[in-house]
Order: sequence, then C-alpha cells, then structure tokens
Amino acid sequence: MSEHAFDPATYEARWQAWWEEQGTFRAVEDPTKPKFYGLCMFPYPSGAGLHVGHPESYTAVDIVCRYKRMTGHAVLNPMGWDSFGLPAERAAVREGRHPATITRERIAHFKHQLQRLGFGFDWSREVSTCEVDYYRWTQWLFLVLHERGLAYLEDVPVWWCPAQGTVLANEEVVDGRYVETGDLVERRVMKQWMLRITAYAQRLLEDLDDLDWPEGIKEQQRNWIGRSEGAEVDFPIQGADAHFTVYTTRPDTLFGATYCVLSPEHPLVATLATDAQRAAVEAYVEAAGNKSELERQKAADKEKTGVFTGSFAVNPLTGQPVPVWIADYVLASYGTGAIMAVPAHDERDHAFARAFDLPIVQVISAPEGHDVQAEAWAGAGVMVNSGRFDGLDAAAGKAAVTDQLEAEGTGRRKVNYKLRDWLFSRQRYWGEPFPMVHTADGRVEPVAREALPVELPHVDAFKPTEDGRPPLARATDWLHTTHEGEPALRETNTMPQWAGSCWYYLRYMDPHNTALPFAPEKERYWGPVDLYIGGVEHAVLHLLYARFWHKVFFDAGLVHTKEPFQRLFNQGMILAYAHRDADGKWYGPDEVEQRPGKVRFTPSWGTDEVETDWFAKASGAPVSTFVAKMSKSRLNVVDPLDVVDRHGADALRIYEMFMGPLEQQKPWQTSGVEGVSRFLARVWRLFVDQETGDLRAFGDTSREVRKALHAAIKETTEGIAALKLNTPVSKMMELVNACGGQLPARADAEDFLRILSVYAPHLAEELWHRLGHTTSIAHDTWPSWDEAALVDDTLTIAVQVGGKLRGTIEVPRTASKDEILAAARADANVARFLEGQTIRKEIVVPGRLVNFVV
RNA sequence: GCGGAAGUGGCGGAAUUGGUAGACGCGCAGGAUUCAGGUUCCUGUGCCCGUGAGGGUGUGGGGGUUCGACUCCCCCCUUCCGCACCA
Repeated sequence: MSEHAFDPATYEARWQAWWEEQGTFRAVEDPTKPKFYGLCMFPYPSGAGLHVGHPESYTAVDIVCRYKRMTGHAVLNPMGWDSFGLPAERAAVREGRHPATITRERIAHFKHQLQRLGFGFDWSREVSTCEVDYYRWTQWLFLVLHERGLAYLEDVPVWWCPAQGTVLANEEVVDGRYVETGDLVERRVMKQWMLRITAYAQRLLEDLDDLDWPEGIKEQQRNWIGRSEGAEVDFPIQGADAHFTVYTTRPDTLFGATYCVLSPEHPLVATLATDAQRAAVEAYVEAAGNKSELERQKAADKEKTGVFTGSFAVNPLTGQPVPVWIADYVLASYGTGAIMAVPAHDERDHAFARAFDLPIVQVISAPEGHDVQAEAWAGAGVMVNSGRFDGLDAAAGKAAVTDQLEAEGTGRRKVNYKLRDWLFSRQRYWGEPFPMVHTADGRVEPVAREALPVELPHVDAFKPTEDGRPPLARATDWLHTTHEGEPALRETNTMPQWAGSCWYYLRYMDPHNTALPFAPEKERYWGPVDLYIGGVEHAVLHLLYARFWHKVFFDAGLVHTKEPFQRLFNQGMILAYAHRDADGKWYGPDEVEQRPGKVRFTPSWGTDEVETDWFAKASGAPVSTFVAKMSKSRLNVVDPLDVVDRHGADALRIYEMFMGPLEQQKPWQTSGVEGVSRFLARVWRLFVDQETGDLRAFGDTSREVRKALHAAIKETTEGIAALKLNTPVSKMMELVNACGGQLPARADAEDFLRILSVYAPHLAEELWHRLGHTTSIAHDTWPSWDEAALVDDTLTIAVQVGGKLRGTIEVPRTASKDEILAAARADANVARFLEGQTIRKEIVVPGRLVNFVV
C-alpha cells in the first residue's frame, strides 16, 4: 500500500494535539456574538470505560456546536465527570483502595478515550463533582436551599438497603429492589435530610409547557408530578369528638361512599379499633408493616385484604354511618392516607367491597345493561340517588358537592400531587458531606459559608460503624467540631449522587471561580443550556431534580432563567447483535457465520422455536441471532477505541450518525463502519493522489456536481437544526459519487470540506491544510446553498394512467402544461394504455407527474 | 390497565403541505484491475410471472376518503420504553 493512501492514523492524533495547543475550542465570552451552549449529559466514570453509546450523544452535540461556531456563535461545549457515587465506593471496598484514587484513575482513562475521538470540548472547563473545589460549591448551594426552608430533617419511612448499608430514594427502588444492583430493600423509619421539591410541584409542572423537549419526556414528568384536583372531606367518627379526612377526586360520588378505608400506618388506627376488633386490627397492621414492598406490590394483583376497625364514621352528606376499615391497598403516603370507598364507581373499592361483602350503591348513571353490582362503572354519567344533585354531570357535580361541603365546613377543594419530597441523604462515604452540625442542645445549624468546604475526611473503612452510624462517623477528629464556640457534631450523612449533577451545567460557565459557584455575569451570558442531549433514563430523576434546584436559584436571584435546559433531546440506545445456541451458550461476532440453508430449533432458554441460518464456526451448532443491549455476558460489546484503531475517529463519528435517527434505538453493525470508512477513503482519493501524495488538480464543477453539493449543504444545514444527522451523510456520499473521482473547482471543494468538517473534523482539517490554509477549518464560515442550483433544466415526469405508472418522460423545465400532456401522450407505453379509453380527467402536478384518469 | 414511541427489501434505514416507494450504506451476484488474497472501479439487486418488451404485486392486518395514500380517517395486531392499588 502506498504511503500516501488514506490512513487516519497518520493525521488524527496530530490535529487533536494541534487543536489543544491552539485552543481551537476554547469558549470565549464575546458580547458581539450570540452564544450557543451545547451540553451532553456528563458521564459517570465507570470501570468499564467508554462504550459506543457515549460517543453518540457527544458526536451529535459536537456537530451542532461546530456548526454554530461556523455560523458566528460563541460556543460553549464542555465535558466533566459525575464522579461521586456508590459504584466507586463498592470498588474501593472490593479493592481496598480509596474511592478518590479509583475515581481519578477511571477519569483519566475516560478522558484519554474521549480525547482520541476528537470532540471539540473545552477541556479547560473540565469539572469533577468529587473534587473539593467543585463540591464546596455544591455545599454552598445546599445552604441556599436550607436558608430558603427547602431542606429539613425528618423521621421518615425510608427504603433501607441492607446489602448496600444505605437508604435509597423512592426513585431508586423498583419492585422492592435497588434498581442498580437488584438488592432487596426494606422499610425503616430513620431521620433523613429531605428537600421540599413539593413546594415547586406546580411550577415544575407548568413550566414544562414552554420547553422544547420531547413530548414523551414532558409527559413522564407530568405523570411523575401527578397533579390531581379534588376535595378533602371530613368524616366525623361516630360516638367520638374526632374525625379523619379523606382525599377524593370524585366528590360527586360522595353519596355512594358506603365505607371508608384507612391505611395501616394511619395515626387514628389505634383509636378507632374497638375492643372487639383490636386484636385483629393490630395483627393486620403488624402484618402489613412486615410485608416487604415487593410482597405488597405482588399482592396488588391478587385479592384485597383488610380488617374492620369496629368503628363507624358519618357520611357528611347523607348523615349515614359508614364502617371504617383498614387495608393496605390505601397508601399512607398519598393524599391523607385515608379514602372514602365508592365501590360502585371505583374498581379497587369494588374488589374490596366484593371481598368483604360491603354494600355497593350506584350514584352515577351507567350505560344500559351495566350492573354496578357486577362491575364498577368509572366512566361518565350523571348523578343519581344523590338527592338534590341528581342529574348533574361529573364537572358540575364535583363543583356543587364541594361547594356544599365548603359551606358546611366539612370539606374543601384540594389539589394533590403524587410527587413527594426528595430524600436527600445517604449513609455512604463517597458523597458530599452536608455543611451542617448538630449542637449539644439539639439544634441543627448550617456551617458558615466562610468555613466551607466541609472536606470529606479520611476514614479507616468505608462501611457503617459498629453501632450502625454512617462511615463518616468513623472520622472521630472530623466529627467533633465546634459551632459558635460550643462543641458540636458534624452531620455524618452524605448527599446522593444527584447533587453534583443538579448544577454542573452552571459551573461550566465559570469553572475556576474561587469566590462563588459561578459569577452572575457569566450565567447571564451563557445560560440557559441551548441544547442538552442525553439518555432517556434520566427522563424524570436528574432532569426533575436539576429543574428544581434551578428554580430555587432563580428565586434566590442566582440565575436569570426559570428553566435550565431549553432544548432537550434523547439519543436512542445503541444495541448489538448477539448470538446464542440452543444450550444457552453465547458467541461473539467472530465466532459465528451465516451459512446457506435455514434450520429450526427450540432453545432451552426460550419457549419459541427459532429459525436461523447462523452457525457457530467451531461446532457448527445453529445459533439464534437477535438484537440486544450490549453486555459483557452476551459477548456483544463494541469498544469505540477498537473502531478508532481500525478505521479512525472520523469513521466512528460518522457511522454513529449514519446508523439512523438519533432518537431511535439501533443495532451496531461493524460492516456499516466499513462502508463509512470507504466513503472517507474516497474523499481522500478525491483530493490526494495516493501514489505521490500530491494534491490533485481542481477541475470545473459540472452542473450535476454543483447540484449535489448544494443539496448536501442544504441537507446538512437543515439536518443540524432538526437533529436529523443521518441523512446529511447520505447527501455527502452522493456528492462524492457524483464527482466521479474528479475534484471540482477549488471554491466548491472547499465548501464540501466545510460541511464535512463537522462530521469528520480530522480528515477535513488535514485536507484543508493541504489546500494551503493555515488556520483551523473549525473557525471558517459555514457555506450557504443556492436553491437555483438544485433544479435541473429538464425534469423527469412520471406518467400514470388510472393511477398506475406507465412511463416517464423528460421535459424542459419551462414546458407548459399542454406540452407536458402532449409529451405524456406520445410515450409509447402510455399510448398503449390510453388506447380505447376515455380520458375523464387529466391531472398535472408541476414537476412531478401526470395522471390520466380513465 | 394507563401513558409514550415504533412497525417499509436479506440488514441499517430514506421519502409525510398526499404525487415515480426503497435515496444512501451494508450484504449478495456478475464483470474489470491484480500473479493471487485484499483493495479499487463498473453493472445489477423488493417480491412474483416473462428469453425480452413488459405485466402483476408491494410500506404490520382490515376497512375508508382521493384521480392518486408509507403519508389522512376508523378498527385491529405486534414490538419496545415508562408508570402502575396515586382514590
């Protein structure tokens, strides 16, 4: 092979070094330019290193940022590390090393990998959430929340994960297990730091409307916040001077409330239990308390359980006594922890009523033939059996009933949210220490701002103390401090991993500020983030938390926008083909091959028969081939650096975009990278004589090439705006194909390099300099396209007879309707089909087609 | 169950103010270059019928609107993702 042949290894590292040295991607505030802040969700530096999913969003953001730079924007495109968190601590315990050491090593590895991919990050703004010059400001901002009454300590039932020795947030627990590790969790009551995110529920909901986010994500957040409108209704307890309050969204069904149910945790449970029922109630409450959440959720699918308290309450509208029950299908943490049960119009209440033989009274009209004794009717209808309210529809009925309750003082309108306050403490070592102390007389006081940071102390082991306190309690010297001259103990909980990522996008704006987390003028220039790309797995948690903090900062006058991320985009996961034989053995891509002839087998690990023409090379065993998430165990992981080693960073970048729409899940295909690499080689040979290494001669730009060029410029420009980054690659390929190996005129060749440079920055920079330029193409200007170049002199027009294609004709662009029709009729095949037919209508779509309706 | 996204060749995908379905790439087949492998270049490639010209058929399934539907409307099926006793 000639030494002048296409070989990215000969220039990619050189340009990466040059960009770094030249500060090509330094973000510089320039009041004369519009700003653009492009951000990808920063990675957690795991031990596994970078995988091909990471570069997908980074490449997309990089392309947009390069485009913005070339269209006259001051661009901020930073990168950093979400570096506190449980996995590093687990590794530390396993390896007997400090999490800081492990984390820094991993970061170095990630950074090395990232730098080989040629992203235009401004590395001078790199942040790492576990470093003290970052987390001191996380502490500082926590104090802002605390000052505003949004952080408080409370005894709360929490998810305790015995295996991890920590509590977990509600969001980290699914089906009674920690989502990260699958460890079982249990309920415990513990004193915890909470953040009052519920105070912002309404704004977090409302402000979604103005965001340029995928509708699905907004909807997920709306569901998570879970706003509902209804009423609280007081039910007096018969024979006692007390009442309990229920929450309902259906006050119009109050006449049908035939019993009430309290959650087992409800404070009135003990009071309400009559002597006769006390033993049964206590047994039930204890049983419910011991059930793991897993069991309780499983029970949701089965029969309802519950127990009668023996007491009755009074329906405030009908005056009728209603029995009060206890059941774990009523959640303690939602609404008031008590409900009025309307079995005729609620499926859950219906199931319960049937199980315990409680009365079912219809109060909303149901369709003909619907028997509420057999099945609840939760649909629309008008009120019946409801006295003076009869005939009102749901909306009017809710209003009328609530009005009466309010007039009588037995109820009130109420907006409720599913969103709960955010459990913000963890009993772990590797996180931000809270800047709080506990004084001897029991007060909890913030550490003065001047005394920040509260540094993470050294401990002898990263596990709880013998008496069950968090690991930080092991740092005895650190633990004992003073507050205003009095002895005090430091808070030993640490913040959850989400803390650092709640504001990192702000620190990037002013990463080296030693007086403030970020200077207001920097935030006014760079904020908000214009484009934020990351995985859909952060749809609610990270994005909701960060929005919450941002709104608090807005109220505190620290930021000037009410939302942090104006435009959000979720990239789809990159999957890969996996191969598995009948016995369940996995094969890597090099261990299998396709052979002619399909065979069928039923794998031991599945239920359905598989048809395949893939076989294990060594044993010849047929394998089932399917697309799956990349994982080590499935042997289908693709390492991006392997791709770079073989084909270069540009090929990796382009292939990641060319695979398909950014938001879609899509399978990795190694052969696809090769196709892209071939394209880049063709570009190389278009510019460079691979025998001599000389630049090839410019020629004249043919009309066809000019059209392809301008089509490519248009597609690329519009694709970047819409984040449709796959089709521009096709247009550039078409352009190179159209060139047929002949370099066009210099100006056109350079325009091509300009658009190519956002996708393949190394190759474009190399060729740019070979063309004699001395400054980076990244700082050149973006070309515009000429619509006129996109139209041909002659048009190809489809001719249909009766809606079926019968021929195509070439006509001059200027041809009149009659000329087109004449030409269409003249086509031999068209004439054949028109023969003997009556033309009822002639449809001419300019530039497109002719249809003879017969 | 509720919410969201999506179903197009052997594969990834393109095309929606309704106007030649399958761009581009992969794969495959044939040819050229090469001592050969690889590379590169050219040609072909939805499926069925036909030597060919050409015809039929075709965007998950079924209806509908229209001169014309991947695109709009109704019903259904499948897959993926979220949430799930939230009263």
